[in-house]
Amino acid sequence: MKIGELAKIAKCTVETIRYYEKVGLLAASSRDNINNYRHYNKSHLERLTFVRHCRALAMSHEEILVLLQARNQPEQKCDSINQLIDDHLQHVSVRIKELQNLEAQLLTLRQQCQTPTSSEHCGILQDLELAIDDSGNNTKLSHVTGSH
Amino acid sequence: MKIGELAKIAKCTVETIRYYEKVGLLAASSRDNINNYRHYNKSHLERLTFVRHCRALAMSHEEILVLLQARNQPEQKCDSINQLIDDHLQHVSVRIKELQNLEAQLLTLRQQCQTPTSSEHCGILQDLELAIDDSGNNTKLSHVTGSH
DNA sequence: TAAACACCCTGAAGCGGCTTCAGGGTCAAG
DNA sequence: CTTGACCCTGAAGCCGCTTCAGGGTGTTTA
Repeated sequence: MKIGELAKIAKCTVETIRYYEKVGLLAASSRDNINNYRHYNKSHLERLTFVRHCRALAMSHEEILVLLQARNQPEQKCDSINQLIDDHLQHVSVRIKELQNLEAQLLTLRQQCQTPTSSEHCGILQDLELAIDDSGNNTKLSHVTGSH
Repeated sequence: MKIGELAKIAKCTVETIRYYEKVGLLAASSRDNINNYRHYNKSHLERLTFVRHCRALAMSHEEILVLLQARNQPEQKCDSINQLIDDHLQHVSVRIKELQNLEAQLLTLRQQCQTPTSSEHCGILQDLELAIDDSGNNTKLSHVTGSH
């Protein structure tokens, strides 16, 4: 099948597929001799599905490469896979907690201005001027990212 | 004060300050005639604190610019500020829900392999091969991002 | 048969919010 | 006069794509 068809089945864009090939998440496909179009088969689809599935779980390319490698070495033990998923779960739950903190702070902030007034006296702006004392808590958000 | 001192007080790096100046979150400071070093005063510090505070709340530069503008027009009504915070809160809570979904899926996945075996029979890898049927739910993560 | 349109190709640049690097200049202390 | 802490600039790198510029191919329709 051609790239457009693969993209449709895998529910991603043609560009994403070409990108995955470039960065090695997908093996380079065979090419049509005449027009140089890429041609894919079932195993490409399976691998792409695997990758997309991992991405839907917010795994990084690095993490996915580890899983792909494990997939290619069926005789090995799968402890490392479990470890990877556990670590990833850890990332996600840390991120959730951070965002919940953020949400609480934002709610507090929002309550500083219940009755809209002039910016000059807006409690929100006033609050943002002052540093909240989270001394040492150098609020860096961790690495499970999102896209728009 | 010089940039290093400002960075220390504002708890960010020197590079971040220079970057903020470049993208317009911070006004360009005055410079020392002799050595071209940047020189900051209290109002720079206040503005930087404001910006860092907004960033700690995961606001985008675009959002922060809106707030900075409001800060500079004290006579205007602050409805737009409230709206911005409300919208931002909305982003954050959407993101939290997405991540909680993710967490649930990862937990389910993790349970496919309670007793480590060979990769060949690892339930996790097997599950990742199959597309979870979230038909149409084209799991894109929304835009409140995090860093490492 | 030609034009229109859908699909394919490549390489480079853009996104956000920084961080890092390369390659320098400045300044105070010993 | 050298060491080391600080300052400067501009460009590139990070991630996971998306978008753009500029073109070729292949099928359908007027």
